[in-house]
Amino acid sequence: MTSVLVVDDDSYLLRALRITLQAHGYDVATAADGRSALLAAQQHPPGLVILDLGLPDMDGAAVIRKLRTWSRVPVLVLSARHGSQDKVDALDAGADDYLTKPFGLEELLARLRALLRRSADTDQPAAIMTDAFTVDLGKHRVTRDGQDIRLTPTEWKMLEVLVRNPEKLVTQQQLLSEVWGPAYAKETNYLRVYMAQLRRKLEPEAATPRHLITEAGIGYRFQP
Amino acid sequence: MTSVLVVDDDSYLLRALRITLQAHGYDVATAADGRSALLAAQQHPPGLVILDLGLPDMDGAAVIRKLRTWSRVPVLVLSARHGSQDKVDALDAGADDYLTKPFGLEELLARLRALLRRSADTDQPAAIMTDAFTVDLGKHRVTRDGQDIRLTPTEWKMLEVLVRNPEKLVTQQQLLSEVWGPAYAKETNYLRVYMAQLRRKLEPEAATPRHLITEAGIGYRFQP
DNA sequence: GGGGATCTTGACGAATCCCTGACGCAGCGC
DNA sequence: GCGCTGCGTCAGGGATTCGTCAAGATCCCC
Repeated sequence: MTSVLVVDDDSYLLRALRITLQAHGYDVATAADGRSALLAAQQHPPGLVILDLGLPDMDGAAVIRKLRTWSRVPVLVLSARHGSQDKVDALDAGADDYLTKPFGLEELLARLRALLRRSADTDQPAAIMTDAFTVDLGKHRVTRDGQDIRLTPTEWKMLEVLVRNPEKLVTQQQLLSEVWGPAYAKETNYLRVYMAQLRRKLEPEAATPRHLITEAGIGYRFQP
Repeated sequence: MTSVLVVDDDSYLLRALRITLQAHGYDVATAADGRSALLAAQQHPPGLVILDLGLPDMDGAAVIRKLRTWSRVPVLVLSARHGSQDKVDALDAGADDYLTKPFGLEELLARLRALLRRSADTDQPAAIMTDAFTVDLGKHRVTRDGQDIRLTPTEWKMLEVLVRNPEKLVTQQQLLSEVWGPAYAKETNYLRVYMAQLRRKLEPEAATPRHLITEAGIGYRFQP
């Protein structure tokens, strides 16, 4: 879920944006002035910032410049001012888009999607690490001591399901139906065979697994 | 010098934009309809596209979608229409910004700078190098030991898809649908044939590839 | 229309992977 | 102690998949 930081001193607009954005599946944080906005962005780095220029404590462009000293998060500026110079200032300070009030919510959402699409190119999907091996879901790759580990398609699928649910218990039925299909829900044999292969390839001591843990009678669990 | 492709059927506006952009140090190419715009973008890939929606031959959103099938160049849309739906359509088709006429030149230039600044982050270096060969995506050229390597169109497309996703695993379906089209998702034969040709032309030892790596049962990976 | 490059298609060993059954072991209830 | 269940291990046969080659089919430029 993408997190959006909305910065505006108009509490009414703030609430309206929060509701709309949450309804569209975004995770929303808010701030009412420049100082708290910068603080919030630092403590919980958002995936995107919506920034009103008319803040009580700081100039909008100054907020952007401050933010840009350490973050490249996409910034969409809102403003009541139509003046061309305001737009130029904000954009050159580091903003990515500029929308003048009043604006349509549909347009705001579309511009948001465009910005996020762009930034998704650079954002690396985080790799999950343990002290023994690293799983990079984006690159579809597993490394151990810097060395690539060759996994067969089935091994990978199984590892993927487990890694996507870190620390959570994945039932045997869930694993079987996600890897082999719903029709194989009874073939718990498969799990034992492939789990053993995974452990041989990934665990330092396959006999005493520390990251690929079996919960007897129920399923398996991935421990980062 | 950044090159900008301006697409507009209004020859007056086209000339005005050309003069303004050139005065600001951009290298300008122009096109008057969708078909020639796509052709121009393919033959001389620009660093940015300014696209008027009101083209005589194609729907604007369609032009963007076509372009997006093989290019991620930033697209700034111009339009006389203020309707929110037009903006949403264009942005969701893959545009990065939308400006309604009449617009201030200063604002256009500022938005242009913002887009170029953003794309500078993602732009891959013009040439991707390995210790065996070099791929220049912009110039559409592959060299090895300083010598140009002749690739057939299909070979190039396949190499391009792989090189655009360095280190990432590209699935067979992804490769097939990007090179041959979605209807060919089953023809894994093609991949084997062309991958062999690529390796013969690019790998020092085609028998033990180090840069064009196959992941059995899943796909292929380019290793810089 | 001719000739060359390029793209499809089929076939073949070789390598790899998936499934299967058998066996031993540990934990548990009786 | 004994049977039962669930788990880990192993090895081999059958099925896929891969790399390779070569023969048409097709396209395109002259």
